[in-house]
Amino acid sequence: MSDALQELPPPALPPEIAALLQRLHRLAPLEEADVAQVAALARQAPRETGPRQELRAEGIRGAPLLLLSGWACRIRILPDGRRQIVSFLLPGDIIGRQQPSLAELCSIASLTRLRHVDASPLFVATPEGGLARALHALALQDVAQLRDQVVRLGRQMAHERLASLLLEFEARLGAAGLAGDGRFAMPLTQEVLADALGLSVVHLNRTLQQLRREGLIALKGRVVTLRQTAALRAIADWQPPPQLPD
Amino acid sequence: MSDALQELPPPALPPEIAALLQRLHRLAPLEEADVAQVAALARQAPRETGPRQELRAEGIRGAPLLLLSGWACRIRILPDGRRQIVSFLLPGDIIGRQQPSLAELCSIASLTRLRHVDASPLFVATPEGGLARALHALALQDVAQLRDQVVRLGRQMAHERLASLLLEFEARLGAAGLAGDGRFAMPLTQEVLADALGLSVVHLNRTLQQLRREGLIALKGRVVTLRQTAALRAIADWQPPPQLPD
DNA sequence: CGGGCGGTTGACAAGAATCAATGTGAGTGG
DNA sequence: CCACTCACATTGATTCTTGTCAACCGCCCG
Repeated sequence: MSDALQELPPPALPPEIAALLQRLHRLAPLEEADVAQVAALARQAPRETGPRQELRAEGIRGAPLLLLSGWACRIRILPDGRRQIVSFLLPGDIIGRQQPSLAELCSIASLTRLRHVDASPLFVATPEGGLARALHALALQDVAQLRDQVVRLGRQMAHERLASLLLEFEARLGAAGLAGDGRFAMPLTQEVLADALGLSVVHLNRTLQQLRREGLIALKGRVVTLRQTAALRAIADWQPPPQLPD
Repeated sequence: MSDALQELPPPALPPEIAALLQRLHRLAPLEEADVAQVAALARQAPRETGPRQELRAEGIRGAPLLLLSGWACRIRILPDGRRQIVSFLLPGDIIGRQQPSLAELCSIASLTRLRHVDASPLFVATPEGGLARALHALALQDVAQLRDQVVRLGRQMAHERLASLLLEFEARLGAAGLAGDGRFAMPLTQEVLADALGLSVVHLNRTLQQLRREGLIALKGRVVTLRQTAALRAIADWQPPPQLPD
């Protein structure tokens, strides 16, 4: 990949940046200047972080990052070792957009190897542009996902929680161009899933098997296939986040 | 209350607005123009809403409101009737600041009689002022509270959840000038508390009694007294949100 | 080959839900 | 003033979902 090619926004953009552009454009129409601002991220050499690293300790702020590949999470650990994964950070997501006001009890940890670039160029002084609106909509999606997580943990059974989370993964990865037709790679151990869903590993394992036995999902290696999306949605009372068409 | 007096921001401000000013000022220093902008809210005649009303149906947007008195909540109801209260809205909070992008599965409902004014004057075109920073910090607090809720529901026992929520109430009401010394009014039925904590009413009742029996809290009428704040904090792994001093 | 991690399984315990009944207190109408 | 009602709180008995403990398997990798 030569630098010369990447000077031109539309052609020869790395797929991750192109997917981000698509996604932002669907949230709020971007103008040319906005597109250029996003495309400029492609000029950065991606940085890498190994798996199981703490990206942000509790209450530490840093520059926002655009996650190009790999999965991360916000996690909180109780004094006796219980762990709760609060939210997942997937490729195409922006990490640490909103700096923790002062002390934030959650830390951010990588679950796999990550590739990321500095996202702060997106946030420089665009009071009312399409980009600002799109980034704001992105933040609202994050909050909506948090609310879904609350409902899952508060009032749903184990199999409903799992179905709901898998549907969320499929939708989010689909928006980033990493899932289609109900299939996606999920590089998580069952322990991580359990910590996200508020279940024990053992029970999560049995719940996974239940969904498989019922033909609702399939699981080969780390690839998930949602076999009956409609049934899963009914179980989880989940619906995809609305988007502008095309 | 004559209108003439309320023209002057600093003196004769209704206590609710004064408390909001205090709270915002602690989040980010306000300048005179900011103070005036907030104080202008006092010129509105408060509107009222009865208890158990739906303020915002799912996915409907409206003007942001400043809640002067009364309690409300964001709630999601599953098809089979299970209900989860996602977050509480307390006096001094701003409701519906971030309009739901399109469809929002949560609706907002009043739990008591409410008094509120239109808060949209706060959001007019202040790109980089102290008020904008303070309002942003307020939004971050909301998200932090959502994360706490996730941890409660995902990884804490019933008595830990309850302790955590009561501590949050005390802190938030304290910031609004409605709690001091661990005492505050909590106009909620046990059913509402149960729906917030992901518990059954029966179990919540027993959990309340457990905390009372252990001398950690007291409950007379609808007034809660936190008798051993330190112990409660240890149980709930809860700590107050950091603020600028004074 | 050994070791460890992740996944799977069974037996059992425990937290929490459900069902059902009773208590209590504030209104309300006769 | 007193039954009556209604909403809310409380209690006991029982069921069920989920957690815990422990063992075992399969597999990758040094």
